[in-house]
Amino acid sequence: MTNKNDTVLGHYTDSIHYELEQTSKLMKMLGKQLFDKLEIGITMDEYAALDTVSINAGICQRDLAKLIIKDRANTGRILDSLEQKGFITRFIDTKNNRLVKKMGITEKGYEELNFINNKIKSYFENVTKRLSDENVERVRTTLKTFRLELEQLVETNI
Amino acid sequence: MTNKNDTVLGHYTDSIHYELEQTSKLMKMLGKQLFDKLEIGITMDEYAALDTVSINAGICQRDLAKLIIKDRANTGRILDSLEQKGFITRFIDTKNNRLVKKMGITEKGYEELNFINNKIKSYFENVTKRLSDENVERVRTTLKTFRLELEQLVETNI
DNA sequence: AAAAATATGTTGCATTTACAACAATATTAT
DNA sequence: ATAATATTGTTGTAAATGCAACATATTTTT
Repeated sequence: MTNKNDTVLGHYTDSIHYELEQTSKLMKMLGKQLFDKLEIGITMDEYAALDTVSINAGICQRDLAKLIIKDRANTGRILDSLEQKGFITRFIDTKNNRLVKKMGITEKGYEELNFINNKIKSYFENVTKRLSDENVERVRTTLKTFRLELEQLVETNI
Repeated sequence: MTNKNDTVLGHYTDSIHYELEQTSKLMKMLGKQLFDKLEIGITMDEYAALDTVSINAGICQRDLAKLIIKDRANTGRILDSLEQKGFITRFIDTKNNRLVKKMGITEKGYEELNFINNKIKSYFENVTKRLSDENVERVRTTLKTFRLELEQLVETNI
């Protein structure tokens, strides 16, 4: 059974959209399974936030939300959890004359981050071992261009 | 403030994992906003399932679930919705001597699919216009290799 | 100066998603 | 033959996510 659009338009499973969504979904699953198996005490989202804070000392919540592309509500919740575990500290400050909540990673947070990085390193290397470094890097940079284009088009509302 | 891992390990926002996740997230947002704006009566997930069924006539639910990487429960719910709208038909059949629910797209389903494809085509072309066709294709094929690798490592449980 | 708009963060709720348990049937093992 | 295991799909529930409304403070407009 066919119809004329089979030739005119590509199909979902052949699109870059499909590959992106499925690959990202699998990557997320793998991460979760890894964190469970290695009994890492924080979630992937918390890890991503912690790592991002570690290289953006003094960042405010909204700017962090933009970096990890989560809404302000959930970014706040992730930070609550990280703060409660003692991995970050938050403090009130100003940015452009406005009160904001800034944050920084704690010594304990660094230790946790290093601990996790050492644990997961070999596992994640295994994931890309069939791809050449050049391929990984090329995909990453092309995706980045793609992402920046998308950021222009999408109303993120963060 | 630095620590020794800054040089030893890459950071989340520099990783291919990050680019994948964020790009895919933005792509999903854009799709949703587009479907809302164009007043398309089904969700992106339903569209993806419908398109996939259209080129896999007689596929059973679990196999479809594997293609769209959703669990059986939610795949069933998506199909309930598509069936209720008259875009697919479902029928009991056997696969390896086991009773399965197979499905096919209806004439109405084809019309809807063509209608949607025509509506969204120009919008999605706009998304990748800054990237060369070769780049898009290269990323797609590399992602596919990557995805197939991930499928070996991840326990999908579908 | 008053009003409207903007920026930031939080709270509450509705929707989505993930996951485990179940039902029904078929295959394999004991 | 009986029991254990596997396949497929559905149901129910807990967790995650998204989104709108709110609170507070500041800037811009009228």
